[in-house]
Amino acid sequence: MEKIIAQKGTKDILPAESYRWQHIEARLKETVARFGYKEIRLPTFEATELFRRGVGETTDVVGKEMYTFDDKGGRSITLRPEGTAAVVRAALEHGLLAEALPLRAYYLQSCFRYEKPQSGRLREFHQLGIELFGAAGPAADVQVIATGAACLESVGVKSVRLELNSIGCPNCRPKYHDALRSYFASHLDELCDTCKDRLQRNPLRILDCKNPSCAAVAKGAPLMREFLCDDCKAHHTAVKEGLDNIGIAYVENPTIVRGLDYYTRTVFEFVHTGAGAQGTVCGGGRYDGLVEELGGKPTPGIGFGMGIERLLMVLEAEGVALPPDRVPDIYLCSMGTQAALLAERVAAALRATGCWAETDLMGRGLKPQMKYANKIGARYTMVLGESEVATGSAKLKRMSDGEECEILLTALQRDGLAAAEKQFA
RNA sequence: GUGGGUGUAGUUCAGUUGGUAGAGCACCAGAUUGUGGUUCUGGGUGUCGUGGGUUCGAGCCCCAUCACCCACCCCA
Repeated sequence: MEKIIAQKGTKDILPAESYRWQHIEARLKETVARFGYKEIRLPTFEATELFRRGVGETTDVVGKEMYTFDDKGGRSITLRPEGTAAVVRAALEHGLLAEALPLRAYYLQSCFRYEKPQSGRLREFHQLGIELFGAAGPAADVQVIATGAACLESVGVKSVRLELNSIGCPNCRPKYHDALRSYFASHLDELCDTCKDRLQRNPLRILDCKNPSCAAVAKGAPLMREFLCDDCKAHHTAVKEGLDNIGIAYVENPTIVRGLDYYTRTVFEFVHTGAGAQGTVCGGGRYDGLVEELGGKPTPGIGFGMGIERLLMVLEAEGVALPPDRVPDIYLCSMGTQAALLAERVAAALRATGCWAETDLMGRGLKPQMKYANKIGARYTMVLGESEVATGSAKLKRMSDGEECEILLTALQRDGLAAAEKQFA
């Protein structure tokens, strides 16, 4: 029979490595909780229309990267390519924006994009996202960015740089885009082919093209900050002052462009400064027009998405030590049928006290059982045979140093390992 | 969608000018049948990605195809 393998761009998280995920997920959850975020759990698929309207028809994500299909009822369904649009949908559907604001919600979920996989880019990837609704002022931007920084710090990430930009609002951005287009149009023959395409679709992207010729042209290009309206300018300044106020370092990067249409004003990325081409571990920004676009009353919003796979890559690259995986508390070796039954009774009692207790299920001899116990890292072992069945007492062995002590099985079953551990002190 | 790279054991890899395949690690069994780590002995667990072609003979040469990796685009 031919083997079936995992689908392109998907990844198995195996038993030996899942604790790494559990660890960083736990840290991220407790961090966002300190900022007031509660978890929101939403469906994996939504009406395609939600993303067309929310994310934007012209974006790459909607244009060519969505997992879209018709279900048996003829509905157009899409696996979520990002988290924000669905949070807005749910908030409107359940009237959450009519409650006391701000509303804060976080999610930890997989998203799906039909892309060609490479390092740090999968078709199914996992992200932590937070969304804050109702606060229009710069303090909200600062706090959301601070939440991202705290998340990264909580898992031990060091070498990331916060990059900040303002892409303006519907009042001032079009003027800038026009200025940019006309500038680059006047240098058309100096641009690479990719940038000639970008000129219409996304002229901002030309600003950080790696092609030397494009880069030279880009140096003389107008910058967004010269075109920001007074309100956007004041907002941007206040965000920077707010970051200074709480000691969060940033660099301004006028080339940051978020690929989703809903962003306004503040956009930011936490970029890893080490290996790997996909350096953005966290990206987000303000989206003041999104709620209205999805049928709600005008409500400001801001949030970010943090890629868990990329976070793990960064931790790997930095050599951050994660706490070790759990090991069994005790392995009960047994010899013979009666002893095996006794081992199961003892193990059951120990588990009831909270221990991780293991017994032999492979029918191994004593020595292989000991080897196995050692291999899985059991802290204690105990050998049960005919004499232990007869006496009701056995030797408990501490694997780290081989020390042994005699213990009554009834006491062990009643008090668990805690009682036995005292005898080693 | 564009470009580059790689496919041999569970895994990391070696394999000469073409002669039906090897090592380390891992795994299993054992070293006088009641005690792990170290050591020793034994065990290959394989459709050489797949399908064709050339050849007396292909892991190796040719063609096709698939998969994976990496980069661009874009994004988390």
